[in-house]
Amino acid sequence: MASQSKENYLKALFHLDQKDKAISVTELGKVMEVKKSSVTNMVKKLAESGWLKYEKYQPIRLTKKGRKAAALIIRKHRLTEMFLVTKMGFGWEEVHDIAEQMEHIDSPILFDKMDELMDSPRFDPHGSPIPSKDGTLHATHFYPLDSFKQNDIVLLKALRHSEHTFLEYLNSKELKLHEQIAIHSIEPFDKSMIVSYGKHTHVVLSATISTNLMCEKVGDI
Amino acid sequence: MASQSKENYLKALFHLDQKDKAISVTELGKVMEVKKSSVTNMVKKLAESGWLKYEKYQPIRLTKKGRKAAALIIRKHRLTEMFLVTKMGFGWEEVHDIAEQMEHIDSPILFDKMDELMDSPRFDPHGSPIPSKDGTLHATHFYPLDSFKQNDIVLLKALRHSEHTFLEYLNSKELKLHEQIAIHSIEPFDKSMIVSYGKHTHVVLSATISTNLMCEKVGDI
DNA sequence: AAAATTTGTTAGTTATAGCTAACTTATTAA
DNA sequence: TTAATAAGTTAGCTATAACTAACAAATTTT
Ligand SMILES: [Mn+2]
Ligand SMILES: [Mn+2]
Ligand SMILES: [Mn+2]
Ligand SMILES: [Mn+2]
Repeated sequence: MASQSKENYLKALFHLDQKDKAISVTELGKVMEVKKSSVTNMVKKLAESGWLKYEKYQPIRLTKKGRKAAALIIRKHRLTEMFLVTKMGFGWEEVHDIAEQMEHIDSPILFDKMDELMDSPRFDPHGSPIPSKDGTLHATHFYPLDSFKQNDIVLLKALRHSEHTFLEYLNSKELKLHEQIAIHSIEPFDKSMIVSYGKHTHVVLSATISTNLMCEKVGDI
Repeated sequence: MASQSKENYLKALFHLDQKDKAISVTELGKVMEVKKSSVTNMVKKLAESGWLKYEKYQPIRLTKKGRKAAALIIRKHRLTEMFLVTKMGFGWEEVHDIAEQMEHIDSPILFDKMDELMDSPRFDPHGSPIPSKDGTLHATHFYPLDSFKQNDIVLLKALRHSEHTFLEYLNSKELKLHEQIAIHSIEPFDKSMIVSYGKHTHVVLSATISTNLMCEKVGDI
């Protein structure tokens, strides 16, 4: 495959691509934390190798080949995260930084073995879907908690992002994936919610939190 | 730590250092599979960072700091190999190439966790000692099978090298680590041996093989 | 429509890590 | 002890991947 840096660009491009709006040099530069000139340079090289299409001043478009390559890197990342949590006993807040490095390891047998030992998991520890071996990423249909109504009962299925501090916060609240959450009320002023889940009753969740909790409705109170 | 390339140089230097003769630019170049000029260049940089001492035309000498850093990389390599074999079900012939990449992963918690899950193993799957967390490498006292005599009974404790083809050969002979080997006779002409071990009786081992099987005497026939 | 701002490109620089070719120093053989 | 060979260094080149500074194109505001 490509270099570590190119692989990280492909991954970033894949994520921007999912947001189905045109991918700009500026945006890619922000995600990659490099200057725009560096992006222009790299994008030219990636285009030469057929990972994407690029014309001066035009949006960047991933090719089929580029999308598949990116999905397979993300597969390695997410399989690793799941392996670290389910087979090695790491917390979900510890695994991203390790996976960020492991995703560049070139060893089909390593990731095939992880997949086998876990019986082909479909989601990573943060609820993100794991692309299949052919590079297909199944779409999920989860919605942010703040899009549901009073008296809805939902399951927490995924997190919109998985920053360390956010995961630590959820740990402190003992809020885990697949937990059932009942929405008692929504404060109209600041959109904060009063919810119950597990052993916790009538907990307040700010809108900042609830907007990052991706859920699925399963019933009413 | 240093770059991946620098880490590989340190590892190579550590191995050459074990052979307690002066380390030359030429030799290091051979091990690293780079030209001598590339070595001179890199050695200058490593010296600047204090990993080794270097003066023009003089042998290269690792510093204490360099030796410790190298040992800790080797620790990561060998812990990984052992983890892959004992916890993931890989064969001892499959793990070196993966460990060669994993040894560069910067994550103390990952390797601490492996260590913990395996109860601090002292040897890797090929019988090489695993340096301790403080960078100490315990010396082993194993000798090649061809240095023992007729009627000696020995244990196979380590391999001198672990090339894929050699390991496959041992697999085909069902010869495993910690196996008890009885030496029935030694052919004076080519130093080949007739030995028994496990379910196998009176197997012929060429000198090429026996010189790479590191053993420890445990008795007589 | 002109001005201001944002977006994107180009040119030139740096660091890393390799290479070849030419040269120098050290060692070994004649 | 000279000549040949081996070992090691230097200078200059390449590729990757970042950077800054200057500029050009596109878009937005006035
Ligand atoms: Mn992650
Ligand atoms: Mn990465
Ligand atoms: Mn190894
Ligand atoms: Mn390595």
